[in-house]
Amino acid sequence: MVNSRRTSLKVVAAPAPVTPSPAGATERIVESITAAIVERRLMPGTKLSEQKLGDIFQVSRTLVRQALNQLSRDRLVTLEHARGAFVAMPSVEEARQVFEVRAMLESTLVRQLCGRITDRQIVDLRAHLRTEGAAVARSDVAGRTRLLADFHVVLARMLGNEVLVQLLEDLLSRSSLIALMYQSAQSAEHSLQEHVQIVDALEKRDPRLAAKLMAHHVAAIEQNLRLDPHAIDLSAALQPRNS
Amino acid sequence: MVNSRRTSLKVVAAPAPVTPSPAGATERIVESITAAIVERRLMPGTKLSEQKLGDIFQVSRTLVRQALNQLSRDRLVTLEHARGAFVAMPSVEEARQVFEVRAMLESTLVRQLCGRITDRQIVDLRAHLRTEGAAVARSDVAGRTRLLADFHVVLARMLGNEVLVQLLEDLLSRSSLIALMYQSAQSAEHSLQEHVQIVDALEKRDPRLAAKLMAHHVAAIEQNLRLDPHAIDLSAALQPRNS
DNA sequence: CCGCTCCAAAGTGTATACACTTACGCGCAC
DNA sequence: GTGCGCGTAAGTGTATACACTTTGGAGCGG
Repeated sequence: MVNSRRTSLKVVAAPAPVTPSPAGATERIVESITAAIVERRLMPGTKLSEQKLGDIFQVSRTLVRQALNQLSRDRLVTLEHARGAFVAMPSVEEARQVFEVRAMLESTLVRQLCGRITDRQIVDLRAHLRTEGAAVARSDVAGRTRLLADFHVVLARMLGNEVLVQLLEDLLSRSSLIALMYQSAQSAEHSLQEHVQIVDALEKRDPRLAAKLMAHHVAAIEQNLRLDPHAIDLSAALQPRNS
Repeated sequence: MVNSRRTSLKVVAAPAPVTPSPAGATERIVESITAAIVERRLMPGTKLSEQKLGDIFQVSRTLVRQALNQLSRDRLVTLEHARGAFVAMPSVEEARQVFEVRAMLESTLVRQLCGRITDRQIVDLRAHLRTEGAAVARSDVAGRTRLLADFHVVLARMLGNEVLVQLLEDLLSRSSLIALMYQSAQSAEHSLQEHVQIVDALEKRDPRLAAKLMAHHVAAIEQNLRLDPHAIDLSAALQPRNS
């Protein structure tokens, strides 16, 4: 940050655009796999072979391993010693906990946001809701999944807290994976309606109502999953390991 | 390793205790460095040379790099491209955000805990407070720092939510680093008193009071730091990069 | 026919080698 | 004497090599 270089002139640093590709090679792999999981192109339990990924991304196993390590910390993949990396299969208990934390964080988030939100931000939220509605209307599954999750990130970003944003992004990625595993009737329209109600509460600057609605919204998402004890093993058993 | 090729017995899986060392080699390095940072044996801005760490831990750069990558995701170290890894120097803004998230999470935490906490857990908390008090009394700086942070983790664990526990552990590590950078008069006794008050509120099962006390407690920790704009550059400038 | 044992292929875990970037010091011009 | 430029050393970024674990199947015995 503090560029206290003592070169009086002579701009040494080449104006590299933004370290084009060699620097972000690992990050590119992480984002590709993350997107693939969130967009349901990779099923839970799928084995992620280092060599195959290396061939796909045209890099060596070294970078693939770095990427898998990062994904492991995001809890999107599970590393089994000397056996390999697999797309994670969150347990029912983990799913419950993720949504509990989300409810804690996000209800407080909107409560605090009521005191700081600007009219301009309300307008932006309305615009976002319209985008969500469009994706839902045209049955764009991948798009609406992303946008419905984005809504929550947008709220966090409006608090101006990057730490919170990144925390929430992690939780939302995990939520996507959980939804993928235990999904039943994912009523996107219902989620959208609740988003509208939340924005309404924000516009009215009603902290209690906004927090309550958000808590219910997160709970509703969780309730829509098939987290019944017997359904678990079934779902898990039907996703052994296909590559 | 022992080549137990011709095992006449049926012992299929060797009952290795807990994968003694080869498996957790990277993790061991991560925890060592984390402990070193939290215990103030590594100052912010210190360069972490891969070769030096490799020599110290008797492993190759490969494992050191894995460890540094993990630490980077925990925001405890900063990776600068082609320049190396350094103990992170959280900005004032980041510090503010970390404490804001902590306040959000932890006040809700104790509020919810009031409804579920058992008498036995109250007893355990009292015991923890006594341990904290002992460390404070004998001026055990490293010990009291760890125990004062542990208190918050213990509360999270009582909710039975591992996801929350790990989230909070990350935030507390970052808080330790922040405290190390911007520390002024670290009044451990004051923190201890507030911990006692929080446990009192929990014992009374008063959600509002507990949440309020926790919010104030986290705010108090933040207030005790020197986060004044002018002090920053001074503090940062005085920690250039020493190895 | 079913089971166990053992071996080979595949894949991961770690170390090492090589390419490239950065940083520092020496020399040279002014 | 001061400041710029270049060469060399140090260190990171990536790829490759090697050792060990796991796993599937062939062969053998019951």
